[in-house]
Amino acid sequence: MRRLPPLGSLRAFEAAARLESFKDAAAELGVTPTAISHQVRLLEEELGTPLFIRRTRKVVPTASGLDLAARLGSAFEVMADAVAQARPRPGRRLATLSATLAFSARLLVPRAGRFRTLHPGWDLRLHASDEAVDLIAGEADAAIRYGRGSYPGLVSVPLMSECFAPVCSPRIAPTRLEDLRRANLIHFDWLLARSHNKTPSWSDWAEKAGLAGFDATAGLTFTDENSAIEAAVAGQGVALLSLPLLAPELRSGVLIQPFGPVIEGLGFDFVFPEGAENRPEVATLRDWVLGELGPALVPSATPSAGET
Amino acid sequence: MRRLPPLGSLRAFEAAARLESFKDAAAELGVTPTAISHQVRLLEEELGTPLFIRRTRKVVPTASGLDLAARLGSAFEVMADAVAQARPRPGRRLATLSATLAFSARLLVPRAGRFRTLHPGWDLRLHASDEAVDLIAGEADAAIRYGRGSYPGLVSVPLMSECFAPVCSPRIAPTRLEDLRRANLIHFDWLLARSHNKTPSWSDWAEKAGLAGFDATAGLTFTDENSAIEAAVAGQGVALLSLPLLAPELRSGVLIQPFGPVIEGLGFDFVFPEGAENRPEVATLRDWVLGELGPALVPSATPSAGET
DNA sequence: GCAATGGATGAGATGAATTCATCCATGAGG
DNA sequence: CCTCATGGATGAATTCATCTCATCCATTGC
Repeated sequence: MRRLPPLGSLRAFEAAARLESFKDAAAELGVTPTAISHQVRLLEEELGTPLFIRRTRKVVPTASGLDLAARLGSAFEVMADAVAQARPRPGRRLATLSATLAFSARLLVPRAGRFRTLHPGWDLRLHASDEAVDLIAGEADAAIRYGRGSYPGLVSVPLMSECFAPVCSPRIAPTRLEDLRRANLIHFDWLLARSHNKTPSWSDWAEKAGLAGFDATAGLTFTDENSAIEAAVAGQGVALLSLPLLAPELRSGVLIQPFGPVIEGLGFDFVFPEGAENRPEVATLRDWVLGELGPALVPSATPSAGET
Repeated sequence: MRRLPPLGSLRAFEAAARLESFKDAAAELGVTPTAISHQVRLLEEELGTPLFIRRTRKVVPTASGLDLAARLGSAFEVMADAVAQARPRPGRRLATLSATLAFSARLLVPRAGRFRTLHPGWDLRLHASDEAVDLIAGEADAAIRYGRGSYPGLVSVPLMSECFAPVCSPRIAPTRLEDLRRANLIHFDWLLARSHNKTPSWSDWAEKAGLAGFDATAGLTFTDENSAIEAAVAGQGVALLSLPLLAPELRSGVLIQPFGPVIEGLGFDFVFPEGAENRPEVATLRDWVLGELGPALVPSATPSAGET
């Protein structure tokens, strides 16, 4: 548990240190200078160290005080921003969409600009987390889920199907299947991140590819999909990754899919609570997401080089 | 001025959201669950938006609540760290040294490890700021100042003299003085950062080098010395920079000094308040700084390549 | 169906934070 | 050199925000 001095004394101190004046700090906080003086003394006693050198007509922070004030200042800054964000802005509506970290970073963030033009007057909050939020409880208005497409209590609209294939930087591209035996493999620990859904591993893939005696264990392992992607782009090895999520990289050529086979995964669905179909938040998000990522709008899986 | 809800309600809310339970939050903060309930309600009214969906036996944050709680959580984290830092640790002593951003980053931080071995039991605080602190008031125990070496009320011990010369990445090294006419110049806006001391500019240098009709205005300008150094390392051009501060880069060869002349600057001094010579903080810092950076311990200015 | 759990609510108690009245030190102005 | 104005310190009094208490309610597990 966190041990903190009275918060009021921290705020009083921060203002006093920033303004180098109890009087001004008092004005800023709307109290009398006496209050600041008491609060600062309280904090100094609590911490057991002086925070100010008292000089006539002004007050100078000590080394510790200077440091503390700077850090507290940024903490209050963060708080003020957070609170301002949480406070509903009149005339603006907010829609919250939840998705996994990778999906959000890869497919939603790059399209967020379109949301603004599509729905002026609306603000978009992307809640990127690999833990599923409780849509029925209202933790978000809608979400993008990976799975079989049936979620109790939720309506799901299919978006795209997931598929996995080997990808790597063109700089290190193996040209034949056999080359893979000597390649560095990049593993993404799917299981951890996406709960119970089955994970396509390199051994699954080797089996499908008919590669006998393939050592599918060596290499780098990541628990964060974005890191695995970055490693692949950096030429650290060959990764077995989601093709839909890599559309931009495959299109620009920083990653290529040297050969098959492709493993079919489950699907991505746009989901929202039953009975919420007419809520404006849901309609707005649905509009945007289906318009941007609906079926056939994301390049499907076709090998970009090589045989088989 | 920052407008914030009562801080207590923010803390209560953050704990409740993190633990998804008013009861647990109450236990963490050492109050009754009722208190949390009241504080959260207060905050919700103040913000004008619900932060929790109340369900039986637990309480689930809304989308806004989730977001707010995460931000508040990190703000409290920062505060707790700051306070823990400010609280004097028994048996440990703290010495605070102030220096400019660039001096600190270039010459002090890399040598901070030695401080620990030299003075076990002491903690070092480096206060890096381009604004001079008030040593007499006690804002720091000692400082490193750039100037003529005489500071009223302070004792100064000369450390090294400053000098400036053209430096650049070996990849783009001009070999003759004349090449400089076509080179990209990197300017560092000394005046802004180091108060009233005179600034060695490219035109000062051109004059000393006897380059007539030299256009000393083109190029990149930085107000932060470290950025200027980074730009030079990145091969963005030729910079007129401090040689003592670039000792590591010059030694490793990522930067070279293609030719002279060298402009002599003022000096760096280790300074502390008069009468403080026997304070243990001052003695400790003096010991370290003079041992590491005393005269002749930093490579002096010698061209590393090329002619005059 | 009943007890246990966890939260909501309103009134009242408590004590932390603010103010008031006063004092002190310094520096500016005459 | 004296006086005044400024800004902070201090302790007692007071206010008001926060907490607790007593009670109630809804849900869930047995």
